[in-house]
Amino acid sequence: MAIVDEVVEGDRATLLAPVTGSSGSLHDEILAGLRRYLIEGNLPDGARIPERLLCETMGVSRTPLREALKVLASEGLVELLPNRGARVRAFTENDIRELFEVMGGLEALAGRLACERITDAEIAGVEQMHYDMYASYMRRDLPAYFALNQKIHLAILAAAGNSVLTTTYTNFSSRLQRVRYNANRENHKDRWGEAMREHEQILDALQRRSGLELSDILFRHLQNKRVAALRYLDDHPSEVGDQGQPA
Amino acid sequence: MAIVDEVVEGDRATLLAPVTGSSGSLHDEILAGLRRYLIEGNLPDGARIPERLLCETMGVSRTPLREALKVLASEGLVELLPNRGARVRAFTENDIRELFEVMGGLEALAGRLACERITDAEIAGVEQMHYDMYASYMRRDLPAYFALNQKIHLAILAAAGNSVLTTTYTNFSSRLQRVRYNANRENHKDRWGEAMREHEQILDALQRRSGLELSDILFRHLQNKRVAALRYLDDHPSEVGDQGQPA
DNA sequence: ACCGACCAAAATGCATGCAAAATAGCCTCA
DNA sequence: TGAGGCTATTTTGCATGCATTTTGGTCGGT
Repeated sequence: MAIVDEVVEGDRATLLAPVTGSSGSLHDEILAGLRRYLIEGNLPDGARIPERLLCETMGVSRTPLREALKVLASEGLVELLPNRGARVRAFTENDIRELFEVMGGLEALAGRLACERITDAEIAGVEQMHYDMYASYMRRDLPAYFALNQKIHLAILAAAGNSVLTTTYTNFSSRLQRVRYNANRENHKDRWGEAMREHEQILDALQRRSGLELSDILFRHLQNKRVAALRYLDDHPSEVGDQGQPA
Repeated sequence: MAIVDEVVEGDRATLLAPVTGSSGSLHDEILAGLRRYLIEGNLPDGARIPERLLCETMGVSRTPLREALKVLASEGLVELLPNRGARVRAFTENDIRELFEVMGGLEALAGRLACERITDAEIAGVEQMHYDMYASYMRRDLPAYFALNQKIHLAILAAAGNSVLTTTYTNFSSRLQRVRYNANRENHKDRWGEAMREHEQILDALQRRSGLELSDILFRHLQNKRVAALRYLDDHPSEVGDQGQPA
């Protein structure tokens, strides 16, 4: 029942480490630690987060912890019920749709800006990653494929040269990460060939620096990911948690 | 020197009201009040925000106030220097460019989604606002023009049917509001005819429900606004505050 | 046995207190 | 006169304490 006992997947689960106190303010360390802990999906949707327990686990007092919770609430990772404490935010299907749509809009923007600013060397880098990713695809090496996939998207994001965009994108990406961890693995296989073809188009538009095209492809790419993710959630309704009221 | 004395424009300035205590948590009221106060541009860029003073002004203790400041920092409205308190965040020209770019991306997304979901009745509403706005343009009634302009953009945003998008857009819009308050007024006159023509295209694409076109027009519309705003800031460098270190 | 009221235990919201860091003022000295 | 260092004051960061609200459990009534 305690937070540290909720660890489910042994492998990726990282304990909610006590704050080191080595550097920076307590508030920042708590914020970063809690955020990482939540993003990694160590707590099921809707789980209560009692202050007292967290205080003991992290070895700090309630004041900085409460500050961190307010920030996490404003980031959309937890929700605060008045006089009733913090809960892990549970995303509905509609929330997930909205998040994917916004992520798609941000990727589209990144693609558009990247086409205006990317250097030939950076394009060459993306090409290299793309071919490596294709090789992973042919090898059916899903983990390598995922890693390169993410690197490509991040490279486009970086080439856009907009730190506000990067921050915002990362923020939304975090919210989806808990869903993605579960949805990506199995599900993507159905869509793998399709996704690979979309990435061919992404590279092509980027090479021609066609911002409008790249923008549109990236947006549709994300929408397809959304459909895949939601289909997975429908088939495996338990995995994201949401152990709401048991019948 | 005190915050309540920094009120500059008499007209739009709203005093930082003491918290009523009528409803909701102190934290939320403080957060909303401070945010509004900052958005309205009542404090110059870079101004220090001493906790003690704010506490006395709003009649609360430091704990909920500090919570609100952390949230405002995560929203990008203030910046917190370790052990040195909170300052009103000063936006560089690069920050403003990035904000306009992201806003443009979000508007483009809103346009795209709106084209998929908007009803005929909603389109009719936008048409009406558009013609009213055109009338304001012909009358050279700038305030009415601005009000309708904003209503149109908000109507498209609402028609997109994505609350995450709405929240995010509103957040960025807040950050720019301080800049916009100053930049819009005079500067827009140069661009007025051009902006009006862009709005003709916006309405046209919306009527044809051409998501790609609307998306592109809205993005360029925002980029043109950015150029105009930055040009204004170059000509009137003092108005946004930034009374950093006096030479 | 089920439902609601009542009471104890715990949790939240906020205020206050204390130590550490930063700032400002002052004095000394070149 | 101006620069540098020392001290007093202020300010921040965090911990703790208290009042209020919620929660869990028990008891009495139907």
